Amino acid sequence: MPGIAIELTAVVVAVTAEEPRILTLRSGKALPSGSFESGHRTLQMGLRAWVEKQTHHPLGYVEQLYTFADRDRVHDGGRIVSISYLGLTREAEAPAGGTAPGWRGWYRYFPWEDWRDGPPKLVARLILPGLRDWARRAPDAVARKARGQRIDLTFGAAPWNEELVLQRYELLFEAALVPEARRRRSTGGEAIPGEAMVHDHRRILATGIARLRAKIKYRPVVFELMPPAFTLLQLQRTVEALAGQQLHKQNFRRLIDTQGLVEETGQISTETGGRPAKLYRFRREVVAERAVAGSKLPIARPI
Amino acid sequence: MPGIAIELTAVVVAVTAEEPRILTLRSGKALPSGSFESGHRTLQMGLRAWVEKQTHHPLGYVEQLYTFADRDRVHDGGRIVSISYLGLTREAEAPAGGTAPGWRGWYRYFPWEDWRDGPPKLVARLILPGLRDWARRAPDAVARKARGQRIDLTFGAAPWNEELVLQRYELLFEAALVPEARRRRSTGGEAIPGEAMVHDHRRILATGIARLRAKIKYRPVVFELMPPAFTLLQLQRTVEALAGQQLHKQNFRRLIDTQGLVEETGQISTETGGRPAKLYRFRREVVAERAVAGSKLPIARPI
DNA sequence: CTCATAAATGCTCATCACGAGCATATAGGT
DNA sequence: ACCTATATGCTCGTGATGAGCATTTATGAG
Repeated sequence: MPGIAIELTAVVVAVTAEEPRILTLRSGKALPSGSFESGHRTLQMGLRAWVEKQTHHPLGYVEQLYTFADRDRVHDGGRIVSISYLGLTREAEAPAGGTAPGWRGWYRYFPWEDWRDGPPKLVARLILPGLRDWARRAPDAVARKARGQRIDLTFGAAPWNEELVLQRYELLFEAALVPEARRRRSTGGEAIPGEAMVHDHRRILATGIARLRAKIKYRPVVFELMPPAFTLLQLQRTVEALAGQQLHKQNFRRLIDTQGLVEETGQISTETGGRPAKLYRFRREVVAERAVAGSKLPIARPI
Repeated sequence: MPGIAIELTAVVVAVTAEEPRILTLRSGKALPSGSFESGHRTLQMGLRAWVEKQTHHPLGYVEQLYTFADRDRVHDGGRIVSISYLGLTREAEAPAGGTAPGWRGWYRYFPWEDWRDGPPKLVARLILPGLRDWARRAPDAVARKARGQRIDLTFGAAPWNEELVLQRYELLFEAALVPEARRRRSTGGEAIPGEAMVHDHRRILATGIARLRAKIKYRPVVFELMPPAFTLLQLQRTVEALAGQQLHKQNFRRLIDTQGLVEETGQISTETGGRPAKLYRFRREVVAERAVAGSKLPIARPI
């Protein structure tokens, strides 16, 4: 019988110069990956081994993303099951005697996801026309309406929701507006900007971005991407880079403050341009101290 | 080379008579599961096939939970990778000519998770003493403090957080207070009440409960467990059964109302005992209409 | 030295969601 | 008629959040 191969794939993120970047191989066309082998004690350790071997880059925080069996990929007649992970680190200097890891800005693959300078022109100029055209080509009225609703929710009428990265990519895929999808169907208009990747790696990347954008809201994971000491503006710029949106400065500081996530180092940074900023460090203790966010159910008082 | 086997495991939930129940096999000792085979188009379809074959019960809503490689289970010298899913349905009548599916209340496996009638005595009487004893046996002061902190967070000082199902189970496992853990380590006091399962199935169940408890707060998934028409109290009792907590009635109604999740059917139910209650139905449209919850980041106004 | 500019920081205000609890309405049963 | 059990309506206080004004303190140009 043909066996099944397990492939481990990593989305490794760092934020440098206010740009979120991911670790890639093959000139940015692939994510680091490798197969799960008997020598690996756990899935996560297998992943760490592969990433460190391929990129010579240590991996910090890691969490599992999703598992799926890619219908189109086979391996000696068997199936490939893909287990994907999200990793957070900081960019290291190029290591001696190794292939320099290929860090690429993630908006290179998803240019429509960066709304820091307002709505990308790409959306109104190419994406929405392409999608509306696709909706018009629906087989019947019901499907037409459903397509229109999905477009409104992800790209159109509704206020921009930065978490819907995967839904947007899947929509563009279905509408055959990305090159990966055009291999099978010859329908659709011309492909829109945004670099493709091998296999389903761009889809995995979309999953990772979506997860990270959701997670920074309820768990203090941003700090995995920060240096030991930082100013509040640096922290804000990092979150903005990830979320792809501008944040309200004063409210951002208030939020950080009331959460008690950071403490002053006592030092200041004069390199900020204007008035010098206080430097802060992350209070690692809070991770252990606190659980998850509060409940959104109307819980009755314990009698 | 020894191959790798993929096992698909399902936590299938229904709520009957104000009790959350799960579909089990082998007298409640195992969750439905089977291996992923080449005949299965996707992982999810493989899972559906197995569950329906083993339990003669159709599966509705399904979502992936987690994937892991159980260190201790081998298969012809190879590894087993386990992919787990959460499924939601309603209990059907026993199908003709099949083995009756074994529905079991989930609090049978996690008696300490049901706080609907206040704190279970089990917690104060057995669990906390057992855990504190385990904390006392820590090798050094640092570990002792860490253990104490975990106990406080999950079972002790902090207000009860119903989402920490997995963390609590893992703590009890580490402290060898559950029978599954006692096979390896002979340390620990006596096991606490709560039925065990084969392999790591109780752990998978804990993951499923935790996921469902978290999800009902931000996605309208409860309705997958409801009949077509229901009263608001029935809905509340179902959520309470899942969350393991009592809810404030008036506020619960307000929440449901402001969310616009349901609409009146125009009929009333006089079977409630007191004043007859209006019957409602779920507005399926909202699933398509709305995306996820609002952001918790201080987003600046789009200029 | 003075002033424009760029940040950093401090505060205020309106709105809204949520926890709590009082009050009223309407069935069936005694 | 009265009691009990629900259903349903409404109010109040508090805290989180969105928005924006005002002040403080550096640097660099003139």
